[in-house]
Amino acid sequence: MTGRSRKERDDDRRKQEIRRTALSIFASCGFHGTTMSQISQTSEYPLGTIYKYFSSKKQIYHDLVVEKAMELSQILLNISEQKDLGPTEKLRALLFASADFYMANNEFIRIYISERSNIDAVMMPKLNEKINRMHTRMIDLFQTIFEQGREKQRFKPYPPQEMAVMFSDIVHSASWACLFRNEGKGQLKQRLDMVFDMFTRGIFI
Amino acid sequence: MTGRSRKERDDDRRKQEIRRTALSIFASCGFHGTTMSQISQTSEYPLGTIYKYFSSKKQIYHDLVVEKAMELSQILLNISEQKDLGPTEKLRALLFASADFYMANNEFIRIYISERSNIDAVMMPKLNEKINRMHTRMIDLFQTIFEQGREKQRFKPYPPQEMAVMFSDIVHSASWACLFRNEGKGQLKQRLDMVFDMFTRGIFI
Amino acid sequence: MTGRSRKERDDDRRKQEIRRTALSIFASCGFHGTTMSQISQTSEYPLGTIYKYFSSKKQIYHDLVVEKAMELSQILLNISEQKDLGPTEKLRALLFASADFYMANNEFIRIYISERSNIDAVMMPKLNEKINRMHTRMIDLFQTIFEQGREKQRFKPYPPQEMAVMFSDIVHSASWACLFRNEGKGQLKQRLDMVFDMFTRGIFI
Amino acid sequence: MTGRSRKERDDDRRKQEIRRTALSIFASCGFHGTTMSQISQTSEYPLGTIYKYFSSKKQIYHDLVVEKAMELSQILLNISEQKDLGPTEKLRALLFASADFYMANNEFIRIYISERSNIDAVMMPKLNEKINRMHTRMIDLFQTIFEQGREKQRFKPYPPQEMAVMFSDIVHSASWACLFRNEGKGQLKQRLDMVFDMFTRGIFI
DNA sequence: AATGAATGAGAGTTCATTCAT
DNA sequence: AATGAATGAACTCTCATTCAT
Repeated sequence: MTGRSRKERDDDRRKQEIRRTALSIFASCGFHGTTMSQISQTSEYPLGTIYKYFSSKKQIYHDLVVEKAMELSQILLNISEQKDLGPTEKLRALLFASADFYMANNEFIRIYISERSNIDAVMMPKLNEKINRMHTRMIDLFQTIFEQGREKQRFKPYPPQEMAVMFSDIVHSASWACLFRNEGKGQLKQRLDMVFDMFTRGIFI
Repeated sequence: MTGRSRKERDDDRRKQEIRRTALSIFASCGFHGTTMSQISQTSEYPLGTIYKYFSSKKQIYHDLVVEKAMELSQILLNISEQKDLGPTEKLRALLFASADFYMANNEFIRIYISERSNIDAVMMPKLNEKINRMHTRMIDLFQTIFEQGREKQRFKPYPPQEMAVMFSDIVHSASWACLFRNEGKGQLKQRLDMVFDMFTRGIFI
Repeated sequence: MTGRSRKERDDDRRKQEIRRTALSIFASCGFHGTTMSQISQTSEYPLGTIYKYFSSKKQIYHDLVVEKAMELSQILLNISEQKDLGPTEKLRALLFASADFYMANNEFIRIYISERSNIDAVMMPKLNEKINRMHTRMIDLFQTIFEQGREKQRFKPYPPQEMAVMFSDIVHSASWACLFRNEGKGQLKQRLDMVFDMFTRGIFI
Repeated sequence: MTGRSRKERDDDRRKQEIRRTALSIFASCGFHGTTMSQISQTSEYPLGTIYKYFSSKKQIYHDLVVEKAMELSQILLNISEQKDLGPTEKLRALLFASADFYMANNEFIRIYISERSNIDAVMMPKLNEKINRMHTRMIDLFQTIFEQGREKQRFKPYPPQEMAVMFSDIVHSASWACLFRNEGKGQLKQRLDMVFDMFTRGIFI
């Protein structure tokens, strides 16, 4: 029992395919450097078909960014809700999961970073607001874990929010570094372990 | 005798003024949301004059980003060359100087972050390459300091480059956070002290 | 024996239904503001079916305008052929019948007026020609009556064609005025009586 | 002393030229059948120049219709304010002036009639409203004259507004008939005299 | 030399019509 | 035979750049 008709599945597959193509072009050319015609040609879907699934170029971009961001959010939320992990293990898991996600969606991270700079906020205010809200939620999630760690006397008494913000950017930083150097799986694990260690233990002797 | 004619000095002043105006518009509207006509009207320089100093819109953007990045580079380089500072003091000074610079050039940081995502690499390959090269140089500079710290047994034996990358992103992170919250001078200092502490001492008890 | 199969009757009914729906949409949105998809959805006939009956959007419009114009023509022709009416009675009957028709087909009159302006002559030359021909026939019909009236010494010796043209426009004028003011049946009769009086007796004392 | 710079005069001349070209194309192809590219090619002004003077295709159309309608309004208003004319003379003058105007602006009348059918009211609500308002004002103007005629016992006691509406449509009718038949000046005068006579004295003996 | 009006290529989007199912 | 998803030509409008003045 599929629960959905063939048509619905086809539509989803097509939408997904268009989004994927668009993501890849947006990531390398930017929003403005990408033309609908490019997306049409590369995806091999005619313009009219693309406009059947998305009401505008902005809409594709919006959809695509929000979809990926939601996916990542969900992954991180799941980890943070695991009862059997202590704060430290959770943080480590969050770092690894984020990096994995970015590696698997390497095109998305460029867009995400670009969006986080708020530079097109005027042009796509809704998307910008959404991205900022999601980022805030992610920070809140981290913050909760840092609060738990403090209560359990595992973390130093820095303000949990500051730790959360810093952690969030370190996650980005590490993932970006991995991406940029085109490193393999093994190196990734090693690097992330080290980064986590640096962050938690500091660099002073 | 200045070594430059009045004309040359005038030209430089004008170029500078145009760049400043452009920066401010680029920062709030993005590269594509900014029109040459806007720059002309806001700067009160006629279009023809702007095209006398810059060969294209991209050129202004390029110039402007490179100029600011150079300025920051120079500041950081100066600090790193101060003989009377130990590695820890240097790092602290670099963090404070960077944050100061970003606060003073708050419009630039959005563009810089956006550029660092490589998202317009196809559109402005030269700029992108330049930015990446400058970033690498900055990392190298940090790396040297971390190497000194390690030699002096001040820092743990993490690979200096990893520390440099992480430090660089923490600098951005902290500056961005300050900007985003619109904090005052006093709060800035406090936050940076704490961030530096977190980075150097880690969050584990 | 009907002379037509069930299929033929079905086809006619469907065509009629589509035309009716289309008329209503064309009248409120104009030819260009109306989409085939709108007609399909409102009429609840699939696009393919509509294209089975009509070769194009223009064709529907053409058909529809011609059909209504023919209907009106027929009504006016019937009146003009009634042997028991004198010229004056005929004119009065024509005025009332026209107004009734326009009231009953209020959507059509907008289109008819618009077509009479010849403004889409380039776009739909055949329709335009047809409408003009039908209008000419109507004028001829009126003209005959005015000729009869002149022969019987009822009307002043103005050129019958001029009277016909004027009468035709007065008919439109009166109908349009009724429509525009959204008047009821009673007011309609009253107004038409007065208009007829004005036309026949003039406004001078 | 011209009161205006050469630039201003040039701008006006150009705007006027574009309007003229547009009017001619709109009149033969209708609003939707006309493309900006056509206007550009026919007027020999590049697209960009046209968009310098008019913000959109709708705007050209709007401008053009309103300009001409205002012109006509003004002419009719001037006549109606002439102190030395009695009501009858005024009506006659109005008829002749309108016909003259329509003959001189034969392209405009098609558009005007088309607009009066309200068929694109949804698409250009502002224009439609404006046209209706101007028409109402014109009717009011006529009405005042009919009221004067009644007071002076020159006209029969029909409701002045009804006379005004009828007169207005007769003016159109006569002008249109002249245009349609491509008649010369002499024939025009003759026809208008007769039409005026028919309207004022009626056709009954 | 300085100006800013003029230019037109190229963008996003729509919808009449077709034709595979 | 009946359907309505798929198609892409053609539309309006923008703005970086040029070049006559």
